[in-house]
Amino acid sequence: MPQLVRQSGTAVWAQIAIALRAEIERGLDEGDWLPAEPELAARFGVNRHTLRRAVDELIAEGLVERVHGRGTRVLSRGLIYGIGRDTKFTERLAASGRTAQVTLLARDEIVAAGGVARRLRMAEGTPVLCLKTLRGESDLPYALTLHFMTGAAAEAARSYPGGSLTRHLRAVAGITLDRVESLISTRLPLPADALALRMPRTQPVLRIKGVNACRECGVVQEYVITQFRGDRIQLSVEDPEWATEDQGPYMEVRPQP
Amino acid sequence: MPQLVRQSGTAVWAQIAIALRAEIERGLDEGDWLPAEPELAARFGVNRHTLRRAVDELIAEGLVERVHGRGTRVLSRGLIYGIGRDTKFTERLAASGRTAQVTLLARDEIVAAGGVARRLRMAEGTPVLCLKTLRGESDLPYALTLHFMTGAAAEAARSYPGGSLTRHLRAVAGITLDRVESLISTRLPLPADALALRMPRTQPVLRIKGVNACRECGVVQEYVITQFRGDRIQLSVEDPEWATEDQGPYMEVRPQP
DNA sequence: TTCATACAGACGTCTAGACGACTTATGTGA
DNA sequence: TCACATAAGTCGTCTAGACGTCTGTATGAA
Repeated sequence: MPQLVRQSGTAVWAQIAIALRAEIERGLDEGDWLPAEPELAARFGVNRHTLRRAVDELIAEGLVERVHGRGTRVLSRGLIYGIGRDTKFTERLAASGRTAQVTLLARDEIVAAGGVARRLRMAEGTPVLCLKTLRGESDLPYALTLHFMTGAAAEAARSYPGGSLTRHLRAVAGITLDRVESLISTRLPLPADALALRMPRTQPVLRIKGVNACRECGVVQEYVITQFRGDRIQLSVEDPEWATEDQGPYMEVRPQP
Repeated sequence: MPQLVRQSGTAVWAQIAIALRAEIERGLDEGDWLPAEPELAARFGVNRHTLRRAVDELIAEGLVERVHGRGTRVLSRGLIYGIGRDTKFTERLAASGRTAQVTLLARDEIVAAGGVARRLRMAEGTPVLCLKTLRGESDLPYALTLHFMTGAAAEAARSYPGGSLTRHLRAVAGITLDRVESLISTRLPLPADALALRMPRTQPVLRIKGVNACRECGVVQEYVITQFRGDRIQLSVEDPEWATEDQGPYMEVRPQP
């Protein structure tokens, strides 16, 4: 691998970032480790600090992540998540040959207020069950979800031990939830959420607020707020099939003179 | 201002970031300049590099921004934590009594490749028209869009001068485009895009890739990549009506013991 | 075999100094 | 008065070195 030919006008770290990005996209797979910082610094003929500045950039793009004491690892290119009627996260992933884990982080009884009450079509002060779950695959968290549940769904969720929530609700109460409405926004995560998702605080999350109704009785029984890691998830509306790989800085257009 | 009392277990830069954040929130207004880096470094009794690392953190939070040659400035709070307006796409603005401006930034002929060719259902190498537009309201940009067009839409867009693209296409070619598919993701903006949107690089954008087909003939004629300022926009799927104000750190749940 | 320890290697942080690039204010000359 | 050159101040980048913290592995003792 040749040394970098420095161009004036562009910071060295920026040139190294470009070189590294190309190298990663060409030759490295998800999960691969980059060479160690001292080695890369030597290869590019720069100080380790300068190299770190370049890697900082790739981290900011969500391309790689640093793991203290181990190294720098190439991240997954991401997952396409379709927004539609169907709310089955685990089964959807399984269908695409991936194994999803759902971990129950917290279960709590609260009273509905503001947005929660409105979305669940109930009076403020009504008690609702609140679950907090973490979804991911093979130890890589994708999403952090807050579930506000009422009615039969809440009853059934009181015994939910983790794993597929869809399956549990079906098994225990014989109900299925369908997505009625979704609202999508983005933001930087709260520190605690970034920690749970094991992502840098500087990477945005996609936040989907969804209202789910019971298919059998038609009553709204769940309001979910899901935060997806922005660097691992894309949301597809309508037709998930066509969603493909393309990522990275999108095509640039030269302005007309 | 007292020197920092260093606590072991927390990086010095993190402690300085906390101190600075408190100081800014207590005593500084939007637009105020922070003391210069050497001065702050001296005040906290650390090297300038360490101080910069702390300021990097505040920048990542969107609290301040650095201006080369001038200093570090406190950003507008409203801009960062401002309430996103529910707006599906631009035309909805007019419906709600607001005036949206569309500025044509660039027009270019390119050849379709990769994702563009696939979304437009055409062979790679086929020429397409590419427009870059900036949408906003009264000088506040909120979306940057790249349009890849073909067929009659492209023909009509060659004379597009800015303003409502929908109206232009209808007037010139008598066609209307309908959204067929959407793919939503989030990311931090490219520097150039952040500049165009006049937002900090550290605030995420919502990126929507959309495929539009001609209503009259049913043929896909446009592929758009729109980047919305994440702090000004929420996307609604299905039922926009229920989208409301609630924002801010979403409800926190205390973990069960 | 099992467990605890030591060690090497990786990233994390901090310091120190130098110089470049950009902005603004100042002062000088026409 | 105006235009321009200059200087000072600010952030931006790069180098160099040191040491801390964390992880995985190898080693040795029980």
